[in-house]
Amino acid sequence: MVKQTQTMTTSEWEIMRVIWTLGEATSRQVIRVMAKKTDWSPSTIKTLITRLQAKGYLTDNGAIRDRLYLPTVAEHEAMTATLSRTFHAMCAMCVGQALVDVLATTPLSKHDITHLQDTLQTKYAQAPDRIACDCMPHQQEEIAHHDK
Amino acid sequence: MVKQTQTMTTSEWEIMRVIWTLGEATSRQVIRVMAKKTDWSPSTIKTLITRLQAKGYLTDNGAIRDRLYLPTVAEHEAMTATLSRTFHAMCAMCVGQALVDVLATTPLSKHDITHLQDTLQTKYAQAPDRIACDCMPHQQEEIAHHDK
DNA sequence: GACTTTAGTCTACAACTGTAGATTATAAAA
DNA sequence: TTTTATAATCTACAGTTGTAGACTAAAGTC
Repeated sequence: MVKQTQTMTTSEWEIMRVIWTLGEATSRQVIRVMAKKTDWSPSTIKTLITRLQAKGYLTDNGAIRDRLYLPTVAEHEAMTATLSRTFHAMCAMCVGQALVDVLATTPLSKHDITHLQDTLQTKYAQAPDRIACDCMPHQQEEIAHHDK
Repeated sequence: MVKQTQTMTTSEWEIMRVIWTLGEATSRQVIRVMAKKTDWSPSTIKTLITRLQAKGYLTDNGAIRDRLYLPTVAEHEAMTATLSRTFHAMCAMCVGQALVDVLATTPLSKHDITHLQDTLQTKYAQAPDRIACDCMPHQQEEIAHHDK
């Protein structure tokens, strides 16, 4: 089983969120924080930290004990990477509509909304009238999809 | 290892895209289509179909042979469900900015953009000035995140 | 009816994930 | 210095996923 690009699992992602927020953290700190949200054992958290290091998402300050773990990727980078992958895996033709639905229930600040509006407005001029379905190799099959 | 909600894996998702597009399909059809995009063996595709059935994402018309497989969930439902899960796993405070970045490179039609704009405009009135970071249990920790 | 094709089912297996106990080593306390 | 607490490492194990060969059973062909 040849695994392509390493990705963070959902559990690993939760650990990263804590470390991203703190900037750097010891395993003890992560364990302390996670204890409030989950019932994971300290061992589980240490395992996840080790795996995150193996995957290259964390480094450490080299201390033998009370070691500090640091992210090698910014949270923001990781988020856009994940979202891009997610969108790319989906039917290009349907992404827009799905986004409409999801945005409706996603909490966004006025600031976020303004930025999104700016982005959309900028895109509008160059935007095509329709995006082709890319679910199947052939172009004409996209029509079938459309007719669904 | 107690698995929560069943989810589609990326490989399974690719199979579903074909079947969603065709509306219903025999394994042979799926194999034929996938042969153009991947080098998966017919066996692999049959395994994936079986797993999708086990997970409840596909049913079939009961035929002994040349059986037709049908989605039990609309593509659109599956997409919004996946996107919701993805967003919920991420820092609520950062989602807006990440979306700005990703939308910039996501192909959208004029129609999509208009709809998104409508949605955003509707949200604006009730939108808060800021979304709190939900990476850690305590409220004050969100400040640390903000200061990053 | 024997033969060929191929759809569907079974079995397989390694890597990845979720989850965590056992062991080792280091620093702090007594 | 012996003891104690606990980081860090090792080992473990079942369920999931990627990937596919082997086997069984229909359906069509000669």
